[in-house]
Amino acid sequence: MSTPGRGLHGRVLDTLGPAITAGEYPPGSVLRTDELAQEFEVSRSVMREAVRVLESMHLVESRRRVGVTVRPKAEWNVYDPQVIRWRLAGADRPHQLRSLTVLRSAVEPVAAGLAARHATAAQCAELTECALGMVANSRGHKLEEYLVHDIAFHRVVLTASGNEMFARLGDVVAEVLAGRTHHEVMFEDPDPAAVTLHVRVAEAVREGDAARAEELTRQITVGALRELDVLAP
Amino acid sequence: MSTPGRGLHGRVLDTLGPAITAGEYPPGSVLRTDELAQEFEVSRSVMREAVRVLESMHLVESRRRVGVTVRPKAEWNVYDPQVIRWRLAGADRPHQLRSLTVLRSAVEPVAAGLAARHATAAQCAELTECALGMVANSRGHKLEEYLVHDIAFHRVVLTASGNEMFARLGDVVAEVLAGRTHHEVMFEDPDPAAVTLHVRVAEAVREGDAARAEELTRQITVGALRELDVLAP
DNA sequence: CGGAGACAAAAAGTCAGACTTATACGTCAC
DNA sequence: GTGACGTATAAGTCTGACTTTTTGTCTCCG
Repeated sequence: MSTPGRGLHGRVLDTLGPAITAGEYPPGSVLRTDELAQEFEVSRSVMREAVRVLESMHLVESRRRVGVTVRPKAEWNVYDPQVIRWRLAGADRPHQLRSLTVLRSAVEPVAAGLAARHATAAQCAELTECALGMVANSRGHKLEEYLVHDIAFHRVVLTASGNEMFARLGDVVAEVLAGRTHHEVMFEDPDPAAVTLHVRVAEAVREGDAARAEELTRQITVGALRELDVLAP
Repeated sequence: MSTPGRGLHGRVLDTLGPAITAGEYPPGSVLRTDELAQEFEVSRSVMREAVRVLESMHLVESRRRVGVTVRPKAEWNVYDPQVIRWRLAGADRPHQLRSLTVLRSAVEPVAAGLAARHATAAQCAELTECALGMVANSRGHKLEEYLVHDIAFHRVVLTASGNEMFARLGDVVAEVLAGRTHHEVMFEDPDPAAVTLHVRVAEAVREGDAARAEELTRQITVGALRELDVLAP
């Protein structure tokens, strides 16, 4: 997924980013560019570029005569897909997963309601196709195939909402869904009720019934939250 | 607000960022690092750092033998506060303002519901204080004072929700509210009904009534959306 | 003893130039 | 037309020297 290691500075970020978000360097701790450059065996130019990127994510702050200080967690750009990926790969993965699921529960119902109003014919067709794909793979341990359609479904809903802010959450939702299937052990087939809900959302959107699309999607997200409560109490 | 021009590369970004987000360089257009460096009269090192930051925002993509190409709008990290600020300062400000308000309408009610469950005593007190401040400045063209309390109110709600993703939207909401007061000409005093709603939200949160807090906040955001429809049909 | 001002060190910031590497594109043979 | 090959191009990397800002400290005077 994404673009791992596009250049030397990217390689550095792939190590330094996760280390910071994992709390390996606690907030307030100070790094020196030169030392880091030596440590990673890259030139200062490369390390400076890496630091600039971390700075743009508000993970660190670079000040003269002081060094590169790690900012408190509350200031991080937690919507940056890269940051999200780093944190999901780290120790506070469960906490992060919960935060994102709550965000989903707020956004997706509204997005579905908007999708019911704004979706094009092509998007409606795609949505139906995704739902059918979910049904087709809902039994017999075909979790991977199911996941692909599940992700596609939610991505289409978010895109069809016509709101760019919602649309850009597609990657986040994909990450959450993938995480649920892969990390939290999910041996069993998906909940049949959830599958049915997806089919009905596709129907509601196709029929332009915003209120129903919203309510049904709310039920989906409520289910996701409940599932989280069961797994991580 | 924030940190304008923290270093030379920051100065470059303050010009280049708005230019790109404003569509001055249409998606697909190619920039050359060396030319830009000359144009801005900075060294290549500085320009490279600026490009790295733009790249981390997914505004551009840097490829060998090609140059720095502007990515399509749909791929931008639209949640990056810097990007939001740039876009709000540009031509598609109305469109951006609408997107953000819709996002608010999805997030804030849920956040208020959570706040009713999780808010500390101190946060409840702060919330009440903000609401009172809004009431006190709701008449007599004291728009600036009103705005300060309005922003603080919504920020406290988002923070008190206990969800870090919601909390980080405080800046966005602040930007939207400030924009409404400053840009969209707002000569008149705020809608008394809206003021009352804020007071009642504070009450509901204090009493731990999640459903009421959510519903009341929904009314606030619906009002914001309606207001937007009136101003920009 | 305490505060104001001067000094020095430290770390980031900036620049210039040389070199390396990947790759798009044109050319030529088949 | 298609394939292999060579070349020009622009980004990527490294190095070393220099500048600038900031902070801690030291001194000196009240």
